[in-house]
Amino acid sequence: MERTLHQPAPPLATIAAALRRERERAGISLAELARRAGLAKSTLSQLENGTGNPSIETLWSLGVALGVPFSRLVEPPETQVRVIRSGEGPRLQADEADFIATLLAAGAPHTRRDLYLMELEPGQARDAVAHIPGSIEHIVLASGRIKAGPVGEEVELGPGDYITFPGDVDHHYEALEPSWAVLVMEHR
Amino acid sequence: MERTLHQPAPPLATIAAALRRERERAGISLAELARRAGLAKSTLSQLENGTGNPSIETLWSLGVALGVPFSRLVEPPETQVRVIRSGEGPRLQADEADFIATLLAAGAPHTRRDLYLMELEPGQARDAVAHIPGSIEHIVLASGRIKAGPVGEEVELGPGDYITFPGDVDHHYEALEPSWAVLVMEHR
DNA sequence: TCGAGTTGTTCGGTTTGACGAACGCGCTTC
DNA sequence: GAAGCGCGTTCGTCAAACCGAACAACTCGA
Repeated sequence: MERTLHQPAPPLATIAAALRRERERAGISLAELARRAGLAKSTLSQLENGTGNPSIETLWSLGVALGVPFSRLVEPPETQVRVIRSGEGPRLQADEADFIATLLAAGAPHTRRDLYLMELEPGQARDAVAHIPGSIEHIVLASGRIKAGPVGEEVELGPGDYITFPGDVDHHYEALEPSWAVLVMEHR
Repeated sequence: MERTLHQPAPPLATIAAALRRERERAGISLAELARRAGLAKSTLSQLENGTGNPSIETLWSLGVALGVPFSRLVEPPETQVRVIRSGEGPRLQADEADFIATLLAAGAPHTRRDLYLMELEPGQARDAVAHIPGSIEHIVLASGRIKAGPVGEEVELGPGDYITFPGDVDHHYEALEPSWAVLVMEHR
C-alpha cells in the first residue's frame, strides 16, 4: 500500500539531523555527549551519521543529556502543510463496522483544540496575520470551494477535503463559492 | 542514574501502557495491529507487557499503524482529573469576533482531541458501547441527515448542525440518508 | 619535535531486540 | 467431539544495536 502518511516523516534521518543540531546548539562534543548519556561514542557517531536505529532507551538518554524533550529528537522541525483529499487517508473500521471514520489529526498532549463552524462568502478574502506561536489550524470543508493555506502555499479544497497548516504564520482564506467548513484551532 | 532533568518519566512502562491503551481505543487485536505494523506479534506482545526496549523504527511503525503521533506513545498519559469551570477557557473569542466563525466548543487544557471524518450509509445503525471514561464526542454534520446522541436522547441533525454528548455512555448513530460528518473525539 | 590532550571515525565481540514457529486457550462449525 | 480459526503468550534462533578499543587527524605546551 502506498505509504499513507499523516505521520510526518521517516524518522531515521530526522533523528540524525536532530541529534547533531541539538548537540551543536548545546556546544558540546560528540564524545562529551556520549559520556553524559552513558553511551559509547561509537554508538552516537553512527546515530548522527544516520546509520542505525536506536532503541527508545538510547534515544531517551540522549534527550535527557541534551536537556531537550524527547519529541524534539523525533519530530521534524516544523509542522508542514498537509492535505488529505476526500476519500484519502487512513480509514478506521469501527468494531461494529457500521461507519467509516478517517483519522485526520490526532491530538497531542498539552494542546487545546477549539471547534468552529466557519462560513465564507466568495469575494471575502481574509488575510490572517500570524497568531499565537505554536498554533495549528485544521479545516474540513463541508461544502463549496475555498482556497486556503499559508501565504504562497494556498491549496484549493472541495467538500470533504482536509488541510492543516501552522497558524503562526500569515495565511489566507478565500471562498470561490459560498462555502462552510469546520475549523479546529489548536494551540499549546 | 538520576533523572532530575525535565524529562517526564522513564518511558519503558509508559510505552507499554500507551500501546495497549491506543490499541484498545482503535478496537483492534494485538495480532491485527502487529500485522498492520509489519511486526511479529511476539514482539508486540512483549512490548505491551513492558518487556523490551523497542527500536525507533519499530515504535514508529506502531504509531503509523495506530494512526497516532509518535509522541503519544512516549509521553506519559495525562492522569490528572480536572474540572472545567464555567467561564474558564480560551480567550480567543475577541480575536475571532470579526471572523465569520461560530465557536462550537472550546478545548480544555490537558485534553486530547482527535479529528475524524465519518461517513455513514442509511440503514447502518450503530450502537456504540461506552468507551473511555471522560470522553466527549462532538459532531458537525456536513451533509445528509443523521440521528445521533445518547440512547434515548437521539437528535436528528441536518447539514451544519452540531451536537455534543458524553462518549462514555452508550450512544447511537443512524444515517437517514448518505451522510458524512466531522467527528471530534475528546478525552482526558 | 615531541608528547598528552582533544576531536570523530572504524573495527571485532557481546548483548539483545525482532522474528517465526510453536503453544494453550476460547470460540464457532461441521 | 473434533476440526477449524481467532486470540495472546513463550521459546529458540538470528541479525543488529551497543560496546570497548584502536585508529588517524588535529591542537595545544614544553
